[in-house]
Amino acid sequence: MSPQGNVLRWPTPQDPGDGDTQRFCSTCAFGRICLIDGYDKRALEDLHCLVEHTAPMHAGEEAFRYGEPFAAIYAVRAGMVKTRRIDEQGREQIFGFFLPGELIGLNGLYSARYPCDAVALDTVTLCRFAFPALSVLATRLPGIQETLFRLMSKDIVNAALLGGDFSADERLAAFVVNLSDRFAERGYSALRLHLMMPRSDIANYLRLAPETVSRVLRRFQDDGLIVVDKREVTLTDIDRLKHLARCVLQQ
Amino acid sequence: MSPQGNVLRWPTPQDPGDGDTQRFCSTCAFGRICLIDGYDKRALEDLHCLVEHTAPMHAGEEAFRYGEPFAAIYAVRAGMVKTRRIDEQGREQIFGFFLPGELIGLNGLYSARYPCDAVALDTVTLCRFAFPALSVLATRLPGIQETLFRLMSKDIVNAALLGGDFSADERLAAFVVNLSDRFAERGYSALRLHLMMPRSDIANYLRLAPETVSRVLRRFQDDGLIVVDKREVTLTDIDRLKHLARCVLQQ
DNA sequence: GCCGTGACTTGACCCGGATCAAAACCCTGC
DNA sequence: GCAGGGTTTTGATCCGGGTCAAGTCACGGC
Repeated sequence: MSPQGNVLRWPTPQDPGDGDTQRFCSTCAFGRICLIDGYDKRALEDLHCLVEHTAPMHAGEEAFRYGEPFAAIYAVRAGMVKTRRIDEQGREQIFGFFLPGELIGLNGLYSARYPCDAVALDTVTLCRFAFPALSVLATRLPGIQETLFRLMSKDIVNAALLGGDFSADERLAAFVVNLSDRFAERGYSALRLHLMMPRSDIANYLRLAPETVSRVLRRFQDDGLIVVDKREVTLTDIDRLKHLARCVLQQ
Repeated sequence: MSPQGNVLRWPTPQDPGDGDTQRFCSTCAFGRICLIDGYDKRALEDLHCLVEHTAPMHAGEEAFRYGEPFAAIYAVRAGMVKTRRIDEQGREQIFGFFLPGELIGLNGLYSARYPCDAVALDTVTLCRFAFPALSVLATRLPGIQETLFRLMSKDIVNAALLGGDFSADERLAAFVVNLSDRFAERGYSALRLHLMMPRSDIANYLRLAPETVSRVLRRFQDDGLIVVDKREVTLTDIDRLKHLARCVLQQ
């Protein structure tokens, strides 16, 4: 929503301020919660006790797997994560890519099992929130409950968006614009994106063939919308891109 | 999940029992909540005060509209409701169809505005749960909180399903099987479905052309999977249908 | 340097489902 | 009954994007 990041330069460690935690948490989906003050001190302590920083995971490692009992939700702390499901025929279906500060695992609540794998795309660290405990806490801190409600609601809306029948151009434009917005919110450049994932993952996520992604990116470049260099994408005409994406992002 | 309805014959008013409300609520997504006993009496009363039965709506009328401030969620009490969004180019996009006992409006939480219209497909009555009040109550009754969490989580998973790239056959089989299951859970026949909505709505929901829906239904009939009579569909080979739908429903 | 491997691109061709057009059907009102 | 509107079906044609196959490129190992 807010295009230009208000908290710049994270995660580059400069601007010492209140220390790393403080700076990270202010860009996290849960930030409002973890940093909140003016609340019941006791409950707040409980929340900070409840958060567990996981050891770094390497590319390809999984935070949780399809079918595992749902026990916690995670906030990405560093790196990028994809969620996916591999059906019994071995076909992969990618549900989403997650940047630092975004939450994964909420969809496991329903069936009490994770309905997807969460796979690190590079070196990733996570914050783990054990769930029964978090939900108990949510009854004491209405702010947590509301945050959880809002985040889940957001996921419903987002999931519905990719379901629409859009052209390859619209999908790819929306993908790029959406990533740009999310990078910007986190203080990265809104115009130079580094795509951590292979083309095949982008294609799978957008329900296209990898060849189509390749071709559309090339055409976008020929039309002056972007410049592609390997996995580095520079947006050179973000207005036209947004116009292309408007149906998908419907905002 | 439970295929054969345990609470049969509703909404046909027979089997007097504890009265209409009791019988309806036992099939509602919120039923566990509204009927729960052994809980804090005071809070339970609050919930029942909070529920408001709306006047019947006729086909085409809207419970809420895109962009309206989010104020309540609704459980369908009778009839069928569709949710949809009409984009600025006037194209309709249908998000879902909702049977008695199912909840609509949860996706409005995120942006504090409804992101879709909720339209009655026939004569519809609803239970209205004012939201700020419900959320306050959820902090007092953990069961309500959990129910809300689970329902939202379910919506996330469901929304993701239709996003996959499936063939027209898979989509339609999944649509029919899913409807059959949901009808059965509510005590209707699992094998004779009445489709309340026009073909064009089914097509739109499944991201197909109406002509394709028509053709696939006809082919299903020729193959002995179903018998179609106007909007009445009889499933004659539910096993084969479920096999066709297995990728989409992934269960 | 050279090879091997995997990611990406490019071209040729094909197919599922969209689109267009027309007919059949089915209500509802008169 | 008939006329007129909407819904559904059916057929003919078209096209976006998938599939197949062959390159090209980048990078790591030796």
